[in-house]
Amino acid sequence: MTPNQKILNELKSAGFKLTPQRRAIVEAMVNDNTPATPQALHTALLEKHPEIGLVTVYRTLDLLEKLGLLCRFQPEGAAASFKAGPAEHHHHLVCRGCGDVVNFTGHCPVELESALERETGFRITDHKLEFQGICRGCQVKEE
Amino acid sequence: MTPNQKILNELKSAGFKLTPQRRAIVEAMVNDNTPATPQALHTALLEKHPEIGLVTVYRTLDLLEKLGLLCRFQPEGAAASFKAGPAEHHHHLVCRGCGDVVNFTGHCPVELESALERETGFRITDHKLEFQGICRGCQVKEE
DNA sequence: ATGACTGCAAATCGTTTGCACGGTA
DNA sequence: TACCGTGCAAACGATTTGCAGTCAT
Repeated sequence: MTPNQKILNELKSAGFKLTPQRRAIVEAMVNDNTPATPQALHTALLEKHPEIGLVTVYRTLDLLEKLGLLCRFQPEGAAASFKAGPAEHHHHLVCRGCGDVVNFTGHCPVELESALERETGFRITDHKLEFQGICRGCQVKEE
Repeated sequence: MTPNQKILNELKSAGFKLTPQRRAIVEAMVNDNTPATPQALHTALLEKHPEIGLVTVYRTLDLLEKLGLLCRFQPEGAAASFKAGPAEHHHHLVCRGCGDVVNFTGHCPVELESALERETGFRITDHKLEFQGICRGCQVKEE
């Protein structure tokens, strides 16, 4: 089963309808492993599916995210972007050059979390860890 | 010298004019150690300074931030908020109840940073670390 | 057939900008 | 007196919502 079909199955078994628009969006997301904004995705989709609306892209991406079928990356002061892949807990490594976002798992700051709970009285429920830098490809372009 | 005067001096020596609006905004920021949005700050200021414009609040906060005299906290999908205090590198502890943001310094994930550089080829330049939870005060209210 | 889904337009929210006036240095 | 700073209104970009028509099941 292709990842494409897998997502469509999850959609169907969660009780949602498989419309041509949803199929097209899922296909586009699976075929591109870099983060895409709703705008960019919509523009790309227009070539093959001229009748798809930007709002539908927003709604479908939100839906897929809620089902845990893709994950959202929200930069400060810019449009959110989405990337295919299961939404387990992870952290981000963001390239300032091309905007690509690499996920990595593990390395959670658990000891720091306990220390902070002791020092501040907070009950800590979650955390975010993000690194910014320049990916190998963009380092070459810089020179 | 009060913290209030200290900021005003920095403004003046950086070549900016000390207008009544800037004085009012600085005073309000210094007197409140919880993060405030431009909107909220503007509303609060209107009681004593009916002629101040929201745009001026935005511009003044931006200016103070650029001078490193206060720091901005940008939550996802919500208005930015500002808090008095010098803008040294730090991390955040955010209360989901009252929205307060506690800063803490140190504990930077430097080893993880080097490990990631080795594994991914990124040149890492910065990072963000943020914990979410419930502060002591809000835990009591919950019960 | 019926309710979910879609597309359009319009509304919303936070923030920024153009411009003419007013006040600080 | 020069500009810098202000206020207003309007523009802006991302996202959401109301609504009437359409389509998957």
